[in-house]
Parts: sequence; C-alpha cells; structure tokens
Amino acid sequence: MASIPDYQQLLRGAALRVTRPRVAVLDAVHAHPHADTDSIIRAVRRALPEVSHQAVYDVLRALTAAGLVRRIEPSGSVARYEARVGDNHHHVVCRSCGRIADVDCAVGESPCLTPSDDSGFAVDEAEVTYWGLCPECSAAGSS
Amino acid sequence: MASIPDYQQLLRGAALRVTRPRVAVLDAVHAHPHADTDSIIRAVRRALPEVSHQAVYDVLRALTAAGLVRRIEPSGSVARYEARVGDNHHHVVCRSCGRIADVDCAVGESPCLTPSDDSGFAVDEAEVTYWGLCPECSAAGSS
DNA sequence: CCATAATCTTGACTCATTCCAGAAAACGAG
DNA sequence: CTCGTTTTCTGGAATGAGTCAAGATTATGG
Repeated sequence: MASIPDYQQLLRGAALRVTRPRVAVLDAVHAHPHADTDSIIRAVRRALPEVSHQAVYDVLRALTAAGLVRRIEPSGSVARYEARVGDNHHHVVCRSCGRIADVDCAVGESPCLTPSDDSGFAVDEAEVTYWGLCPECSAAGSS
Repeated sequence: MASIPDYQQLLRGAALRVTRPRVAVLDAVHAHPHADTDSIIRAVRRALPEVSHQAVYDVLRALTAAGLVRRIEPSGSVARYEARVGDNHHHVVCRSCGRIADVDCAVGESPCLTPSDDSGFAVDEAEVTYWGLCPECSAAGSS
C-alpha cells in the first residue's frame, strides 16, 4: 500500500494540484480495486467526512484523464475504478454477482489484438471483457 | 431486409407472442443496427405512433432474453441493440463521435479467447471492444 | 367465441451522473 | 511569508436512462 507522500508524488508528477480529497480518493482506489463511485465516496469519507460527492466525481475524472486511475464500465454495472494502470490488462465479470477479477493481457502490449477488418478505424486499444461465473456462484448454481 | 411474416416466424420460433409492438421493434432493430433505445422508440412510432416507451423497453428485454437481438453497451454510451446475433462478433467504437462498426471474431467460435488466468471463473464469453477513431474523425483530427 | 395469461399504457419514481454558482484552498510571484 | 490568480470544492438543483406498479388490452389455446 502506498503512503500519503507517494500519492503526492503521483499527483505532482501528473501536474495535478495536491489536495486532501485527491489524496483520499487515490488512497481509496488503491485500497479497493474495482470499487464503484459510491463505495469510493464512503471510503473517502472515513478519512475526510466532509467531502462532497461532486468532489469525488471531479477527482475521479481528473485522475482518469491524467492516467492515474482507470475507469471500467461492464455492461449492467455502474462505473468502477482501479489503480492498476498502464498495462492494458482485462477483466472477468461474474454474470451472477458482478464480481470482477483482473486478467493479464493474453497477447502482449496494447493493443493486444488487431481486428480482422477495422472498417477504416484507427484502432489504439482492444478492451476484452470475459463473462462467466465466479467460483462461489459457480458452486452455488451447480448444487 | 426481412418482411413482417419473417418477423412473425422469428417470434413464434422463440415462443414469443406476436404483437404489433414486437414486430415493429424487430423491424426497427434490423433497419438501424447499433441504435440506442430512444432511436428505436422513434423508429417504432413511425409505424405505430401510440407505443409507449415502456413497451419498447419490455420488448427489447424479451427479444434480448430470447436471443433475437443483442444488447451492447460501450462505456460512456447508453444501451444499443443489433439484430446480428449468434456469431459473437465484436465492435470498434469511435472515441470521438461514438460510431460503432462490426468486427468479425478474430479467432473463431465463441468464446474466441481464453484468459491466461481465469481466477477460477467459468468463462463462457469473451467480449472485445476496439477503441479508436473512425475514418471521418481521423481525417478531421489530423488536419 | 371464451377464458386466461401475457403484454401494453400511463404515469410516477429511482438513482448515477452532471450542471451551476459561490466559497475555499493551492501554489507561483513578489 | 503574504497576496492574487486560478483551480478545486461545497451544496443543492437538475437531467435522463431505465424501472416499478396497477389496471386496461390483446394474443392464443381450446
């Protein structure tokens, strides 16, 4: 787990002002991978009870734009955030409980896949979402 | 383009009652691939001015459950529907204008990819979304 | 043609996210 | 260290896709 000074470094390195809400959000995202915005708001308020939800939304947008966090949005779910960035890894999502786990990129660096026919698009990223059942739901369902 | 009787066949084949809203929605989805719900509602009302939005939502859910249409939800977009089903093809999405194009499955049959480490999940589908710029936005941006 | 169960209409409601205006805080210059 | 500028945060209202619920309609088997 990174320390406060580390988060300050991260923020400065991205040319972002260092504020308490930003440090707290960074910390929350690092501590709770794949958490949705509401969970992050609650986690942040444990350290900073007065933050507004708007501040958290703003901070998450700024951090995402700066590449310090990554936003993921599996179908049927609200936006979620994770601190693992820069490696273009993918996700497995449980159809039953919504749980998400990381999956390393199957091939290599981003984009790790090239479309067979790109219709003229200039593709720069391939995002893969695997769907299935997590171990728990799998066990519960087959019983 | 399929005809009305064809849609009735499709519906009956899926054990769904044949109703005017259902036929109209099927027709709209076939005519406008990747359309969002609102566009579909407007298209349906050209044929059936009185349909409620709720009916369209219900029908889309029923058709999706029956496998007659496929629902896609690229991040940052509302739900969209397409009539091309059963071949697990993928999509390229334009980062700038949101346009979507189909991409044939790169490898073979579904699931066309196997995660390197599935964390114990029973994976049954791999959904790939390519991100980039469509020809138009690409040209506009580089000028 | 009837009965029954599925489907549709209407209209209220939820909830994630965004918009807005003013207050507060960060940070570079002096 | 202090000030001024600019960004960020607070508080609260608003937006909009999608859902819920109750009663009216309609498709379909007999």
